[in-house]
Amino acid sequence: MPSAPTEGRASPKVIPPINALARSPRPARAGMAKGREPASGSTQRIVESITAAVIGRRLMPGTKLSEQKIADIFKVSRTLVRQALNQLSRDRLVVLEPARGAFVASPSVDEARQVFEVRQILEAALTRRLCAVITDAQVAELHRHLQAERAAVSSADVPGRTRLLADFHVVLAQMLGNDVLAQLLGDLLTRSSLIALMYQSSHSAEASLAEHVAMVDAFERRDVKAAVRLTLEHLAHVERNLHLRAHDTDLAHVLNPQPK
Amino acid sequence: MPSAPTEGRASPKVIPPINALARSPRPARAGMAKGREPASGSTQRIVESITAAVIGRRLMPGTKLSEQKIADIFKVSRTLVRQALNQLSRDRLVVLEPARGAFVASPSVDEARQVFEVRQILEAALTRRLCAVITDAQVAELHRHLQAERAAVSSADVPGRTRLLADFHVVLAQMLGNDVLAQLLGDLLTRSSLIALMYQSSHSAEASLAEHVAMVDAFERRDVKAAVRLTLEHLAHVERNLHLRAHDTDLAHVLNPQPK
DNA sequence: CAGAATCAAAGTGTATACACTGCGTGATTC
DNA sequence: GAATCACGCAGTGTATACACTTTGATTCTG
Repeated sequence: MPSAPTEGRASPKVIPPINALARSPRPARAGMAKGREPASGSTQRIVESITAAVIGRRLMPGTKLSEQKIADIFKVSRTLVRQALNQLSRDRLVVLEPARGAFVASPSVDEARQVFEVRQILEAALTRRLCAVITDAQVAELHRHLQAERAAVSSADVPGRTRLLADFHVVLAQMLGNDVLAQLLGDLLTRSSLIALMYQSSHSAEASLAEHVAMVDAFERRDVKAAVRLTLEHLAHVERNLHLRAHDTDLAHVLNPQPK
Repeated sequence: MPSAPTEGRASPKVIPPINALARSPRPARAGMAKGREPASGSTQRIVESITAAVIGRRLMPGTKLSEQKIADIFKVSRTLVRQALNQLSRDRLVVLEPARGAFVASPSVDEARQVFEVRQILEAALTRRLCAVITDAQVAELHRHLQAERAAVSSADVPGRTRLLADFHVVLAQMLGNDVLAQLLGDLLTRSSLIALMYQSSHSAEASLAEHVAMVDAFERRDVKAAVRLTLEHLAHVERNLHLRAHDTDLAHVLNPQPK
């Protein structure tokens, strides 16, 4: 198997020590892990490719994901593609319609609101707890992450900066040392990315970056109240800048363009 | 049948036969009415059976889940079994070791603590928010749920009462109208059940029920502070009554005391 | 006799084949 | 001529077949 373990993810520019997402494919047993992960590595590759394509706006919501086509593209059988689609459906990035096929998910307005509500809950608590235990070294790491974000925001690499801006939140979770929380938040952030592109978020990357900077500042001062407030404000800003209106899925509205 | 009567192999530990889950307590009933997901119903049936078997203590952590045996039991091919095992692995109820097979998960002490920490975060916020919007009808529904819990606690139906006691928390989430939160909490509760049985929870069902009653009381009085306090105390009690120490059946962690 | 290499059995990982369902197209009937 | 039914195509759902990895036992060697 010539499957490259380094994965052909295109990140030609800054490659910070930040991990991609809080998604370890395998906890890795003791010892024997030595750059070898042929098992389900192909499936994982497909999952990550489709995920990247979705949040990179190359696959729009509603797009049909034909098993055979994907299988041909990745040069594998439908078996692995089905595994990948099942996994993606579990992550709510894809919806599986019985006997009809897989489609890129189209999160409803309600779902969007719910995702952000849960993020508010989790991230407020995360900020509160992290502020009490964060070390100077971790603050320094956050500064490095902000530096990477600045570089990404300057560039025109939209998918890259989206991912990096989202990673900021996952990094916070990982600093708390709670992998369960980090995983949960990672999933929610992926869904948030899909929601953001679907509802044409107008929240600029610069604004997000500025708010991240303010948050790190609060962390550095160990100002719990300010950190929590900034966290909630940041999420509120992001959500408010979504155009949370009934989307094209409202058939009556689309087919009846004339106002009542 | 000529191949391996299962007893012939080395069985170092007490491993209950997989046949225990041959009969599922609930053979595919709900869900059909809505006509929502008749497809992959077989896979879902397997998932639910194994889930019920795990939290029902018929399948202990570390038990190997052989694909072919499960396939024979459910009279399906390995394909569907693999789908089910994949799904269960995403729910962290089973772990998939590459080229070795699937095993019932053995949550570590750290993972247990993390799960409970996230539950504290989510459920405290849930209680706080629900207290502000709960209706009298919903309070009445909670009372009905408590009644069902009382009946279950009285009976000797351990799996049933475990499920019902956990359902209490999911019902709260559903009352908030946030399906995303409800789903997340549901997953965490399933993991909590596995953790509870693995670490020999000594928290009696009666105590949980009593604490649920107190919580509903606070909800009825719309006493936010008391409700949140009771929620956190409830979770703390449950966690404190776990025997969170390295388990004997745990993997080489005992033999490899050095972390990392 | 102990230890290491080898081989066979069992089981997982992937691919392929087959069956069935939904959907579009075209022919038949009223 | 329009509606309905029949048929065929495309694609998913499931089963089976095959290859490779792991593992336990046997045998060969020091």
